Formats: sequence, structure tokens, C-alpha cells
Amino acid sequence: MTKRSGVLEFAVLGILHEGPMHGYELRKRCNAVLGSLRAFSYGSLYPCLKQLLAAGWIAKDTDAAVPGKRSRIVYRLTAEGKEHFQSLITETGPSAWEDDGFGVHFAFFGRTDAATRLRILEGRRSRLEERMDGVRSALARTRERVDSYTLELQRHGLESVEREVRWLNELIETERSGSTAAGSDVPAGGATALAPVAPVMTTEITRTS
Amino acid sequence: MTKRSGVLEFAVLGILHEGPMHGYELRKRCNAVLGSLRAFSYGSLYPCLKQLLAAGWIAKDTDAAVPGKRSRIVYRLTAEGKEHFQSLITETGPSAWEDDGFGVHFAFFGRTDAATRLRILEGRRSRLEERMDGVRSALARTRERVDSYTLELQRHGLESVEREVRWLNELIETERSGSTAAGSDVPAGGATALAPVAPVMTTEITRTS
DNA sequence: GTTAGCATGTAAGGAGTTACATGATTTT
DNA sequence: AAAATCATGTAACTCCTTACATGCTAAC
Repeated sequence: MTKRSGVLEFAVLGILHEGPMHGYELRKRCNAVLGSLRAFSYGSLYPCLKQLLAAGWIAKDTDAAVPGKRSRIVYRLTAEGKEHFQSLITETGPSAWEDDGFGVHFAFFGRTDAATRLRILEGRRSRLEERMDGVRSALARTRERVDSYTLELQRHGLESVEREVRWLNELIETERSGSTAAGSDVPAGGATALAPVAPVMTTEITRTS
Repeated sequence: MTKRSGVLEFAVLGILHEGPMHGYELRKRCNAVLGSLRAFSYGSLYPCLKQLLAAGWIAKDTDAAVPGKRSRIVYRLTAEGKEHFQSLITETGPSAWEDDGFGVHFAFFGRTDAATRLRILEGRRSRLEERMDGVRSALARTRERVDSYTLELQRHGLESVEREVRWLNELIETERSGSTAAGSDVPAGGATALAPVAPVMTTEITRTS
């Protein structure tokens, strides 16, 4: 129980729900789903796949198929993997509140139930409120030499957090009003905070860095 | 030239401009200045200080002083360290455009000249615009199965980037209008985008994670 | 007098990147 | 026939955290 990769492991298991995939494709999907949250390289993906294999959460088949073609390795989720993913996404501990942790949990919200979603959203919100309190009380207590740029950075950072809290509030309300249909992929209700499913971004997000 | 820590090194050198400090104090100031951007532990700070000493960028004196008291170690910036910091902050390469890199650069904007500030702000902006283009063109091209939560996450992510771009636009304009007073800590002008320097947050931001 | 916070480190290990290595297949 | 991108890895290294270890000092 070596406390594996966390975010990457989570994402891989989540994405493999879409169906069997080979490593290359998995990485693309992963970076597409996580968007600007996170990007991974093969240097972390392949070792991760190895570990997931060893744990029995995924299995690999070789895509032999056409004779003339090179055979590629296709990974698929096992029953144990599905189970493990469920236990990961249902977990409402601190890892579901951190920046990255919350992001992946949210990205796969469709794979869990409404009650869990609500717990995680509320956990995240109170986490952010703690942060805001810390900043604000520090603001009230101390007044120290800080140049205007540092100040501006902190002001902007605080606003970002406030904005996320407002977003969470909307999501929580939507989640509550649609909570009759537990486990449904899309919560019920007409005027929800969730955008209508229409054109969608899928391919890899440019990470020129 | 082992390509030292980057952000932490940068922050330590920047903060030591405020005056000599011992490690404990430095960490607090560091986490206060960087705010929600980043937090560091002693496990990275002390080794970093060691490396900076070896490089000759900082020096340590023992705060002997009062006889009855325990003597603490006080670090101060050397002339070489000051010089090195200037070369780091003036650098307008990609490291000044990444999320973390930009943040630290911005936090110490007061220590560089208006021209450099402008270059970095514009570099950051075009970096973010690239990202947005990537997302939007992907959005136009592909329409794939993505549940509404993933979509919502991406929409929110995109809005965050758009918001930062607007912020950068304001800063760039302020910087341009105040650019007559090069090298000044606070740009000239009455109605600037920079908040009035008043109560300021200084103490450590709660990182309960 | 005890709790909280000041103060200084080290060792082990986790999580990831970059650069290397290699080759197949598709597009222009 | 060249360029792009698909495809699969490994080795070395970076940067950082957690947990350990130790003791001082101020405040209640």
C-alpha cells in the first residue's frame, strides 16, 4: 500500500470507464479531461499503469487484430478496479478538498451519487472559507510593509477564492434541487447551473510551457 | 549549476531584501508573501539555504548578542546574491510565464524596472491567450462524450483564465501610463489598478490541507 | 508548570519531469 | 521521401513533503 500517485491514478481509472484504451490515447484523454488542472507525461503515466496492473485494478490485452499492423497494448478496467475507483470517489476526506484533489473528484462526479457530490462540494467550500478567514484575519491584525504588487497579488488571489465559493454555492443549490434523482448522471431540473451539453472540448489543451 | 529550486530560491532571495532574517522567520514571510500561491516546509527551506550559502548568494551570521539567550542563525543577502536576484527577475523567459513562475515574479515586481514588468505581464498574457485558443479550437473541432460535470469544470477553468487576462490588461495599462517613472516602486498616476496600500495581510495563510 | 510557538535541522521517500531510446504509421 | 504524430517505455534527476529528532522561550 505504497500510497500511489493519487491524481493520476484516479484519472486513469476514471477514464478507463469510457472503455479500453492504449497508453498514448489515455494520456491524451487524461490531459483533455483534466484540462488546465494538470498535465502528465509518459514518464509518469507508464509507471503508473504498471502499478495499477500490479494492483489488479486494470488488465492489459494486446490489440493483435490486423496481421500487417503492429500490435498495441490495450488497457482495460477490471471489476476490482471499478470497485476501487468507487471507494476513491466516495471518499470525502481532505484529499477531496485540496485544489487538485477536488478537481479530479469533480471531473468524475458523474460516476458517483448525489449525496457524495454534495458532501464534497460542501467540504471544498468550507475549506475555501477557512482560507479566506485566515487571510482576512491576518489582514485585520497585522499591517506590515508590503509593496503594492504583493498586495495586488493577494487581493487578486482572494477574489479568485471568493469567485470559486460563489461557483460552489450555485453548484450546491443545483445539486440540492435535483437530489431526488439520486445517482443520475445529469441532475434534474430545467434551469440548472450546469451548462447545456453541446459542443465540447476534448483534445489536448496546449501546454506550451 | 545544478538548476536549483526555482521558486523557493527566488522567494528567499527576494525576501532577504527586507533585511537579515533567521530560517523560521523567513519561512513565515515566504508563505505570507506567496500567499495561496505556494507554501514551503522546513524540509525544503533549510536545504535551500545551504545551497544558497554554497553559491555565495547569502551569508550567515550568528545572532550571539545577549549572553543568557540562545544564539540564532541569521541569514543575509550578499552583493552577489543581490546581483543574481536581479538577473533572475529580469529574465523574461518562459519561466516568468508559468503559473508559479509568474506569481513569484509578480510578487517581487517592486524590485525591477517598468520595462521588465511590462515584458513579463505581456508574456503572461500571450501565454494565457494561447491556452484559451487551444481550448476554444478544440471546442470547435471535436464534440465528444463528456458528461456535464467535466464540461462545467472546463467552462469554469476557461472563465478563470479569461478573468486573469482581464486583470493583466488592467495592470498593463496602468504600467504603461505610469511608465515615465521607471524603476519606481509604485507606479505614478492617481486612478491606478493597484489597490491603495492600507491594511495588509502578512501572517501565514492557513493551509490546513 | 505546562502549553504553544520559536528554532534548527536530517533522512527517507513520494510524485513527477526531462531527456533518451526506438521504431511504426500517416499525412503532406 | 520528409515530417508529423502515433506508440512504448526507461534512467536519472528535481523538487518537495512527512516524519523524526531536539531543544529553547514566552505566555497563561
